[in-house]
Amino acid sequence: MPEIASILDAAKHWTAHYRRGHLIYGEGDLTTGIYRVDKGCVRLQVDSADGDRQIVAFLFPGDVFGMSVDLRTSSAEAVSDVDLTRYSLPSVLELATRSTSVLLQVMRAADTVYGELAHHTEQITHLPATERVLWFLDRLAGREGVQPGEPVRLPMSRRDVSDYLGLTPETLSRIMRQLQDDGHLSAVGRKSFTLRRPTFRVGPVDDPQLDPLSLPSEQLCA
Amino acid sequence: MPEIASILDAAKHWTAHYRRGHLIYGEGDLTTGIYRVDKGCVRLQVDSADGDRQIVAFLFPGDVFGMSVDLRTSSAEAVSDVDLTRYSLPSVLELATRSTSVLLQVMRAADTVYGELAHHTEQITHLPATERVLWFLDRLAGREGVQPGEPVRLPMSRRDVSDYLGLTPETLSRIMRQLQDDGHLSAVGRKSFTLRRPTFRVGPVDDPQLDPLSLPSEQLCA
DNA sequence: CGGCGATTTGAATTACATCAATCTAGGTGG
DNA sequence: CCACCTAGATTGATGTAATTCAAATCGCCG
Repeated sequence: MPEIASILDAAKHWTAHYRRGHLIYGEGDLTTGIYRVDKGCVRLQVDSADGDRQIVAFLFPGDVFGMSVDLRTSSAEAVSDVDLTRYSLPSVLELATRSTSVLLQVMRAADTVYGELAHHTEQITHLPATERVLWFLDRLAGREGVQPGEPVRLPMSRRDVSDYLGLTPETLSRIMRQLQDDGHLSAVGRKSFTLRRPTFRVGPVDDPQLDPLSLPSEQLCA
Repeated sequence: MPEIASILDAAKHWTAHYRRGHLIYGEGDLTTGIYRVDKGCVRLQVDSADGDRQIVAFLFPGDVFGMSVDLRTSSAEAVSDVDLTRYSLPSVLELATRSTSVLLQVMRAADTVYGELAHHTEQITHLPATERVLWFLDRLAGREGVQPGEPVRLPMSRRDVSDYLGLTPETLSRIMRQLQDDGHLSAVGRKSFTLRRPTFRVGPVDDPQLDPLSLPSEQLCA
């Protein structure tokens, strides 16, 4: 989302660098700024007491994240070495009260990540492992704007991917082997792959309308 | 979140009523307003092509939802007959550019739902079925401010609960029976239950000794 | 070149889903 | 008011996808 970035640049900001694996902020930390990825990859995650980890989002160049107000509701870590732009929260807020477009962009960004997480959750609870992996790779390829046949780079570890998809690394490994054997996928080293099939599949869309019986009633108040 | 509601009341608003099971808005609809629940229960969900449904949130009186900007990223439906207050989006936006507290509240609300979904996702991908159910019931009881021993009402159907927890209705049914047999839970009719053990524990996590099945005292975290 | 974490492979296990058959509640009409 | 009627809920039997445990292998970085 380059637009939001350029608009946000009117707020106080500076660059920040994090090395692979390092914490950008932790859940519960006080929020003092929001970020944009300039280079590299960032993961948003929730860690449970018993060591399990759920990655809720991967962020790439152009993505804005960290739009909390007081306390962070998830952690952010650097998947690779990353370059970030860090915007002062007070400055952004102040800007938003003067510019409707800034306000809109911030709200839009917040809603976008929510919608993406909602769909992510839907996918990993209802899709079998193979389709989850395909869905992930497909989306990654689509996001990078890769042409079919072109190799896509996976900046994150297998463990990251499995923690994103709700699978064990073992299962993920088996699935990827299977996908290669079936010709859906061909690996280029360990960190790149080529999707045989077209990016973004167009499944048959059903109509899950339930019961359109009566209409809601509304009345003006106050 | 009653505070946000009272502040939002400065924006143009109406009351709206929906009957059990009816659509409040659908994914992809144009956003024209945001809502607060006054009475009843609302579910936010995403439906997949093959008829599967993932409920991403249940909303109760006081909760504000629908903070999208252009297109809705999920659907909202009435779990029970509901009374809502509907705030005009343009009016809220206009208000936010004049009042920092409104802006803060809207952003805070958006971040809260995000954080909750992130944790919800974490729970349903890492917790076994029994603990998922316990987690849900416990949170529901906590939210309703029910004292231990007091019965809690489940406003939603079993199917709703199973679609929220990523289980089949059959599994949910078996789990709930098991919980009753084990004395963790006692049902009062089909729509109410009493939690034997303490509702809600936000206490600091002790040590890595976690085997919830061995002892009567469960560790349930939010 | 050696060491060690990350990944892959293999075998056994299991938790949950699926399929199919009741059962129950609560809404409807007689 | 009560007896149906039906969708939702429960129960049972069986299947299986994914996990778990364990071991071998890869590949990166010193």
